[in-house]
Amino acid sequence: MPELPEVETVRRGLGEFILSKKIVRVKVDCEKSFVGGSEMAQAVKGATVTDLRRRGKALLADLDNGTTMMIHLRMTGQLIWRGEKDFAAGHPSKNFTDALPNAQTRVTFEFEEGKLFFNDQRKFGFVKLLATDEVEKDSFIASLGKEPWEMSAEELYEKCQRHKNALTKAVLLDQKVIAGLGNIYADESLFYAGVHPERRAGDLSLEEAERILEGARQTMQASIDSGGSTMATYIKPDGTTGNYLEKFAQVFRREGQACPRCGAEIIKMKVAGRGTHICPECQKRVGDD
DNA sequence: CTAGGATCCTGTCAGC
DNA sequence: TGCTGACAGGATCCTA
Repeated sequence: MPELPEVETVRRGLGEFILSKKIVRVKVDCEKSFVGGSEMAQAVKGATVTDLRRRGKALLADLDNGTTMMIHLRMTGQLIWRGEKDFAAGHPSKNFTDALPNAQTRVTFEFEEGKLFFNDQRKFGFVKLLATDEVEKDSFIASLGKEPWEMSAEELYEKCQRHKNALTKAVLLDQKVIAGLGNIYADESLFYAGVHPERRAGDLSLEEAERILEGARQTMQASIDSGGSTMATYIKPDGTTGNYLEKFAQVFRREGQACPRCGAEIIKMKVAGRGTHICPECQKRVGDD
């Protein structure tokens, strides 16, 4: 679920609540959700959060004891703050407004000012404690490609050439190629660029790679920019949660609706094992058509 | 090395 | 209503 913009929104939103704040207690309800289990988790007790960083879809919480918690939300992870003010971000679900902890709470970080709940329906997400000076050596972090804003079109083009027989969508989802894209932004980037997800990556032109990269930057930046206010209004008095996909998604989960560019009907298909949304008119398999 | 499929886990929804 | 299979905003592991 949470892709780069959502994790960035978590990073920005959580700061005001936990930066410079001390973790007074940790409770692990699901052993596999904290690498090393409950025993390992006790190492963060008494530590203060000094910084919140992000690499790709990984959130990094630096502590003043020389360690860093890497938090990966994977498909269904959420970080929910409950204190004087509330904050929730990650996979949208009713957990945002439920009483916590609940059956999907995997780890609870207790601060004097409130509680931070790591909820995760499918248990794919995790918290991993690393030495701060060895974060870059972590296998996941070390293998990550560049952030979209730091990558050049030439670099993306070269990576596509290296994976010349792979489907373009699969290449965009590969975190080693480019960091942060997931199923939503891969679809949105391809729509922006007018590229069919099943094109072989090696067949893309440099200009197409450039448009895809531009699409990734544009759609993600728009999401980050709207994320703050969206998140703040997520928990409404009436208990409803806003669907922030509606705000900016052009094709994702819009099958059956009209393409905002040409009016053709958006369709859903399966590519690289993932649900994929395209405009069949704007995104042709063959370059010229 | 690459490419593609299975797999981890829980919950929801469409279709009998 | 109850069952069944498909599927889900991710990444890794296994196989060819």
